[in-house]
Amino acid sequence: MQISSRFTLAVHIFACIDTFGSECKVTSDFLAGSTNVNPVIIRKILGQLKGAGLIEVARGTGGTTVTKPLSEISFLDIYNAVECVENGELFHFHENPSTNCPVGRNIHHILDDKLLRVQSALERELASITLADIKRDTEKYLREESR
Amino acid sequence: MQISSRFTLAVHIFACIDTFGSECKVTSDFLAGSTNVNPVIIRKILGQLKGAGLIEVARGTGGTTVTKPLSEISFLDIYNAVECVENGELFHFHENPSTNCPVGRNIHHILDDKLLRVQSALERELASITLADIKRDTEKYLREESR
DNA sequence: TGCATTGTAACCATTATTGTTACATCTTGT
DNA sequence: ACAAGATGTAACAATAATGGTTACAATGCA
Repeated sequence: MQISSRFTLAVHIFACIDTFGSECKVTSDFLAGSTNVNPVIIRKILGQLKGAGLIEVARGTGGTTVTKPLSEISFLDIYNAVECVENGELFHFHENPSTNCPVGRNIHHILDDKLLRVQSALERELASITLADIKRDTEKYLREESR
Repeated sequence: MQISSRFTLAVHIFACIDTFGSECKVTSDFLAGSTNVNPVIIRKILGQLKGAGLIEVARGTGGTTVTKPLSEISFLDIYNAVECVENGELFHFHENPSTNCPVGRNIHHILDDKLLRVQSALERELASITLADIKRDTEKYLREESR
């Protein structure tokens, strides 16, 4: 199954904070307008990003700020913040392979290291992309637009 | 969200066919016993693997056989056969980013190449593992067991 | 013809996602 | 003090995917 749109939403949110944060207050309503997603969904994601220490959200007054240099926030940080994959395991293993069958009682030994290799490849690539890349490309496309 | 257990089930199925196929007929009931999963679920997966040309299933008489050398069936082949990720896209993008917002109307340009990089990393690693690896390790663990 | 098996349809329960309304709580400005 | 604008969160609903189950027609062999 697909990775939740919470991930692309979170990156979109960071792009907005970086692009508009200096001009205006980036509230959940503002972000709901840009993403076309319900403000409560946005606030839940903001809560998860805040929980991971990536942003700060101003109660009462409103508005969102990033807590670290953009080059220090990777896609993996965001993925981990919003994804909630159970136990951090990408693959869902069938629960109770038979212990009476030689294959059934060894299938975890056989498979686990290979599943981990795949998951690590995914995470390694996620870790190699940062919000600095997003900032650079966002500015590039906005410049192209205004020509 | 996690990748469906159809994937680990499919690998388990191949391990059974390879291990027991020469001794006995590998039916959906047999596989249901080894995996501890309902035979109808097994038959659905067998249907997907058959549709991908990876196995043949004997109607009426029963039993399953692999159609290619194990080294020519990769995890990616199996993943593609059973996964049914919509449009083959790993990431679910939020559907209607606002075209009124500069970020909203460019977010796809900004993100799509990076999401593709991540998806490709996953698929590359899946492609690097084949059923020959599974056969080798299955035999290894069964040998260790019988000592 | 009888039997074991596959292929499939038709349900159901459970879970995750996304959307929505509602409201308590917080902060600042007046 | 209080009104206004935000956030945080609970509660509920709609939709979709997963995995399970029963049932049964169709198949191929003994």
